Amino acid sequence: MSESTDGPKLKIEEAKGKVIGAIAETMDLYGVTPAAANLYATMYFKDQMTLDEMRTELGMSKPSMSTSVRKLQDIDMVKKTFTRGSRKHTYAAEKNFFRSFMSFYCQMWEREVKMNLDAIEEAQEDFINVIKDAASTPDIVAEAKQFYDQLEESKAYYHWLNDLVDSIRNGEIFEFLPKDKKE
Amino acid sequence: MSESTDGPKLKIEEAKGKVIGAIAETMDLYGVTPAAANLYATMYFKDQMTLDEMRTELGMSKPSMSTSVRKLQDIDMVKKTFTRGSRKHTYAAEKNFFRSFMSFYCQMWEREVKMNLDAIEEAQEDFINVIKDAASTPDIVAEAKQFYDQLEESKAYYHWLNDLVDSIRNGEIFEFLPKDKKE
DNA sequence: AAGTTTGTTAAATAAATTTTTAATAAAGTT
DNA sequence: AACTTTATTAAAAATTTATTTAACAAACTT
Repeated sequence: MSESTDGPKLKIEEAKGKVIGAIAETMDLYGVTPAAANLYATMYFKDQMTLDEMRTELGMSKPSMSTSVRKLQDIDMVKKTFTRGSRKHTYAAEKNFFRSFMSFYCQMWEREVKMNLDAIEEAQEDFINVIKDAASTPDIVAEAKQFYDQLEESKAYYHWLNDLVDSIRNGEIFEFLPKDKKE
Repeated sequence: MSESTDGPKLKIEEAKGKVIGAIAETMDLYGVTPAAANLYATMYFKDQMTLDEMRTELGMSKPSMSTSVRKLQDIDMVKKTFTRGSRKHTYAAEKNFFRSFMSFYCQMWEREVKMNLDAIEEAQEDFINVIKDAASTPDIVAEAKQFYDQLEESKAYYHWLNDLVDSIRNGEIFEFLPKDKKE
C-alpha cells in the first residue's frame, strides 16, 4: 500500500493515520460517536486546534465538531485552552492516556454503580413489602426472599467497583500496579 | 406509579423490572445491543431459558434471540446448559457480576491493547524510516522524532492495561481490593 | 428415510443515531 | 450601535445499526 516512493511528509501522515485509526476504532467500541472518536485521535497529534481547523482536518461540518468537542470535554479527554490574540476558541486533547482513559472509565463506572444500586434498593423494598403482605402465598414469599437475597449478594460487586474507582482517582492502584513496570 | 392494590405476583414482576431496566441500560451504555442487554438482564432472574421462552418473555423474534444469545456467549455472560430430555437448547446467565462484567472488560481491553500496540509498532517503524531517509529535511526529521517519542511514551499505558487484565484474570487484584470489604 | 422440530443465515425492513444544512445567538470589533 | 466573526441550537437528511421476515440447514423422531 504505502510505497517507498512517498515523500517523507506523506509518510509521516500515513504513520499518524494508522494510530489515529486504531485509537478511533477503540473509542467507537466504547460507544463514542465516530466524529468524536476521530476528532480525539486527530487532536492527539496536535498541540491545539480551533473548530475551523477541526472541520478542515476532518472534512466535517462545524456543528459536528462543536458537539463532538463538547462530548470529549464531558469525559475530560479534551480541555479548552486560552490563546491570547485569537478570538477563536482553542482546544487541546489530553495526551496522557492514564488520565484520559481512566477519567472515561471512572465516569462510566460511577454512573453504573449509582444507577444499579438505586434500582436494587427500590426493588429490595418492594420484595420486603411482598414478604410482609398478608395476601402473599408461602411460595410467593419464598420467591421474593430468593430475589431479595440475589440482589443483596450482587451489591458486593458494585461496592467493589466503587472501590476500584476510588483507588484509580486517588492513585493508590498504581502502588499495586505500577505505571512503569517492565514488560 | 405502582400501587399497593397490585397483587404480590405483580409486585414481584415490577420489582424485577426495575433491576432489569437498570442492568440493560448499563449494558447499552457499553455498546451491547438493546436486545442482548434486555435478554441478559431478564435471564439474570431465571434459572435457565430456551430460545422460545426468550422470544415469549421479551416479545421479540427468534433470530434476534439466537444472535443475542451468541453475542452474550462470546463475552462469557451466558453459558449453554445441558438439559436431558429436552431437545431445545437451554442457556443460563452468569449471575456472578464479578465474573460476567470482568470477562467483558478483559476482552475489550485485550482487544484495545493489541489493536493499538500493533498500530503503534507499525507507525514507529515508519517514523524511523523517515528519520533515516536522506530526502527528509531537518525539521521533518525533528517532527518524526517527536511523534516517535510520543508513541513510545504511550506504550506504558497499554502495558499497564495488560497488567490490569492479568491481575483480574488471576485474581491478584482482589488481594489489593477485596470483594467483601465493608463500605 | 421421510417428516417434524429447532436453530441459523441472508435479505429486507424498520428504527435509531449521527451528521448536516439552516437559522439563531453570542461575542467581539470598528 | 451596527457589523462581522464565531459558536451553538433546531430541524432535516442521511447513514448506520438493529430487528424481522423468509429461506435454509441441521438435528432429532418415528
